[in-house]
Amino acid sequence: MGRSPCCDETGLKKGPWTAEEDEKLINHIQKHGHGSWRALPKLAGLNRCGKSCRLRWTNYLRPDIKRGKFSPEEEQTILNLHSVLGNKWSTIATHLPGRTDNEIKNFWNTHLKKKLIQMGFDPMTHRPRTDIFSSLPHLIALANLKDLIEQNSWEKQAVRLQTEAAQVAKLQYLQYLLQPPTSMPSLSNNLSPTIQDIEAFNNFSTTQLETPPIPPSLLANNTLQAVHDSIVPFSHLPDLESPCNFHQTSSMNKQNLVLCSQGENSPNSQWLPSNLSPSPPPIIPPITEASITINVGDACSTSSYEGGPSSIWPEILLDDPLFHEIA
DNA sequence: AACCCGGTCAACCGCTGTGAT
DNA sequence: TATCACAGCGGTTGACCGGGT
Repeated sequence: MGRSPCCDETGLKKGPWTAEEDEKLINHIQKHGHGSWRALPKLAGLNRCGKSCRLRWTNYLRPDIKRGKFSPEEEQTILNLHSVLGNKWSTIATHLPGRTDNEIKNFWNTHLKKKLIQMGFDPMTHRPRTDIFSSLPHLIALANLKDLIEQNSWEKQAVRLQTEAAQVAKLQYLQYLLQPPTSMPSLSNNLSPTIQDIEAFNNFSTTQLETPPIPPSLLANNTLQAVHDSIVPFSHLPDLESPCNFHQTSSMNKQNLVLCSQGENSPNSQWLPSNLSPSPPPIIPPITEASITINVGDACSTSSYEGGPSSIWPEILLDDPLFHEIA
């Protein structure tokens, strides 16, 4: 049996506080401290419950409260802390002097959460949403791609697919930015995209086919492990010394896509949903062992290319822990 | 001018954790 | 150990406001 709420008592005022009530509360706390919140209203001459008084004081009247817009630094702090702590608003508030948990919670719900969702991130996990392809209208069109491929020319489809690939690459770029280090990260390691990242994302035109540059850290280690769960923009493949390795991209992790290439190092490579391909798509030139790749976490790739020996898959990929996790 | 709609945020509600008895 | 009182937390609500039609 729970206790009855303190505000159940009849006659106690609810709703917005008046200036007069604020003044009474401030005066009382400045003179006597808040003491027992339950006892405070009577002592202060307020017709409110203690809980309402405490909330009014801690969320609004406290002298050390900072009001006004959140700075980019505060915004970044909230993003970082939320990626680690989740909805622990009071804990997050302890890292933002002058900000209340209520204020941070409101800011999250009205700004940051929406921003992440619009970018295709799960606001709870801070990772790309696994249902991204059903949630983004422009990618819903992929569901009808098979019919379109049968009806239209390859050239038209190539344009469409490359556009989709550009969209995907954008998402992947941010996915890369989200990747935490394998060791337990410190908060300064940017568990979430930075404000600059978000701005860069927004500035990256959805129509251009060129993908963002590969981060130098990845270029320095062009192995599968190095690009694991990262972005390997297709347009950069020809520029790499060992492009084969980068064909083994795992960047479409868990999104049920198979990366197909028209030929080794081909800059005209395309993205295709694996569910369109019970066998290699007929409209695509024969896929060589060197150019085919299965994305880490792709749950259905094995059957997508039935008849294809699993040995064509890069050994390193099969050894990937994440692959085994899905398999 | 009137209405609608979405965003914002202060305030409330219900639950949990904790300390006292 | 069980119970109670209280503070605090997080989710939700609803009043208010500004922009659009």
